[in-house]
Amino acid sequence: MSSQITKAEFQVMDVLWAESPIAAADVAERLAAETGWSLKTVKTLLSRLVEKGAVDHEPDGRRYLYRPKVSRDSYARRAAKKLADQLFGGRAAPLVAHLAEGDGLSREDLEDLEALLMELKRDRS
Amino acid sequence: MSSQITKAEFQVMDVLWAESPIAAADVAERLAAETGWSLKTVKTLLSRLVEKGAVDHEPDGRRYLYRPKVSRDSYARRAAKKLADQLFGGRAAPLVAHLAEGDGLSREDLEDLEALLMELKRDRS
DNA sequence: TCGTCTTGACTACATCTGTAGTCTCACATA
DNA sequence: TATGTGAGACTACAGATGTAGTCAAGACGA
Repeated sequence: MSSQITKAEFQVMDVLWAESPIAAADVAERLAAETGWSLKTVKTLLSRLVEKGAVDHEPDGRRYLYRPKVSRDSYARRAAKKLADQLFGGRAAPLVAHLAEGDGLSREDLEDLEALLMELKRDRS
Repeated sequence: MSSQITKAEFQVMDVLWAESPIAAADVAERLAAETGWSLKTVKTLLSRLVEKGAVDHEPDGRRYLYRPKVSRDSYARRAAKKLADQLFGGRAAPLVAHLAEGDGLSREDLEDLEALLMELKRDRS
């Protein structure tokens, strides 16, 4: 159901996706260098994520351990689809084309894409 | 230098990208069916877009005509790059892979992508 | 046992967004 | 000439978001 995950919340999710279950204090520690957020801020964001149903928390003594309920993959898939829908009428090719024009694609990317395409064609045929 | 364009503002931009220069009343008319927004709402959104530097306005009698300053293409490119950076470490292949998994790619998409890849490889070599 | 530390719960507050409303003024018109 | 109309300017206001602060209670060392 999920109201949108915001930018700040996403950074918290990224920590949870890397390591979980994890306590609020540890999340804050992981984010401190990058964001400068206080523990309070991180706790607020975690609470909001729990409210939104994106994160679960289980008691561990007198604190909570947090764990993502949404996988990074499924979040990524939804986000990619949304972008493609909004900007390119749902078509992936123009999206890739745009990445390419902006020098967003390395030679390695191209090779990966080629391999991926062959695989997809095999699967669909 | 562009604070972000929001969802509502994006819908206004989409009208400007389709037709410009255009007066506020005409933008509102194009959006009315889809959104139900009042003229007031559309004018507010246009003003905010002007403030944000995403749209220019030139006087036309005692009204303004609005025109996008950012092209749809460059906006799309930035958005695609941002998504790729944020979710896939800047790599395009996983992004496409995710679209594919979610049934976001039709056979036609695959063919387009293949053609695009060949073109890109030629250009880079 | 007593302060201290840490934790979650609740509260705060400025800004941004979505969605309008009011004010003022030039112009057309009676 | 008085007035209604439509345009932009300015204002409003609730909900979301970013970023904390305060409070009460359990754990724990002195």
